[in-house]
Amino acid sequence: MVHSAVLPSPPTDDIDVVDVMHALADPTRLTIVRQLLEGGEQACGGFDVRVSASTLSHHFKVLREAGVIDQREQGRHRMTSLRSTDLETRFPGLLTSVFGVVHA
Amino acid sequence: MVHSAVLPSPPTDDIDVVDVMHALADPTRLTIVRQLLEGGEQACGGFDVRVSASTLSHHFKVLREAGVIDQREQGRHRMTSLRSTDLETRFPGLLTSVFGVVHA
DNA sequence: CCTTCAGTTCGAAGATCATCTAACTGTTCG
DNA sequence: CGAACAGTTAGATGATCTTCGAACTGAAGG
Repeated sequence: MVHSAVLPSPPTDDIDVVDVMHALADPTRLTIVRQLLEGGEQACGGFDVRVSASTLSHHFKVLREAGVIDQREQGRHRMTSLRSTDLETRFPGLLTSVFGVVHA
Repeated sequence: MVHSAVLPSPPTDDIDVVDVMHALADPTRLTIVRQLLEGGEQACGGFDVRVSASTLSHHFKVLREAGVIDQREQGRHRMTSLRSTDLETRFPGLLTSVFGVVHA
């Protein structure tokens, strides 16, 4: 059975501004998002952050439940990507203003 | 003595993204900023929020120290204003994307 | 099959946070 | 002066957050 189970993340219209602000109010999570902006989809191990695996997993959950990232299973890896388009729809220009880069 | 003591708030270039995100990651503070965007400078008592005066004071401190608002003493009142221009300089488009309004 | 690997879940510890009441400071006005 | 007013500060409380190590799950590979 090929299950491409998408982990729970809110639909675009339900992305809440408080949740997004909270998700971005942490240096580690900000680093994660910045690396996703620069490098695109990555596996958990591909991030250059100095926290334990369990802490990193916690941060992914916060970002995912806020609607900032998406995660999909792929074999032994869990691929993480930024919901750039959805964020651009819900809060146009947010990524650009916060990270100083143009949304890809 | 006419003291127009400006309460401590960081210079524009030192406004930190984590502090700003954290400042905006609270419903009450978000309401405060929204009301400042709509109504301009206001005294503390002019805000329509359902928290005690001391809690409101706490939220102003968080917003001020993050660089989101400015406060100046005027007689018996403390006037609060949004640092729209500084925020626009530091994070262009942020207010617009978060609040869905054009920066005045 | 059994080991390794990628990542999560489960407590737990310590820090930070939002909120309140009570007491305080400083200003205005009668 | 003395009372009323605007807002802050202090201290406490309960909730939430970040972090970790240890144990777990599920997939890949020898």
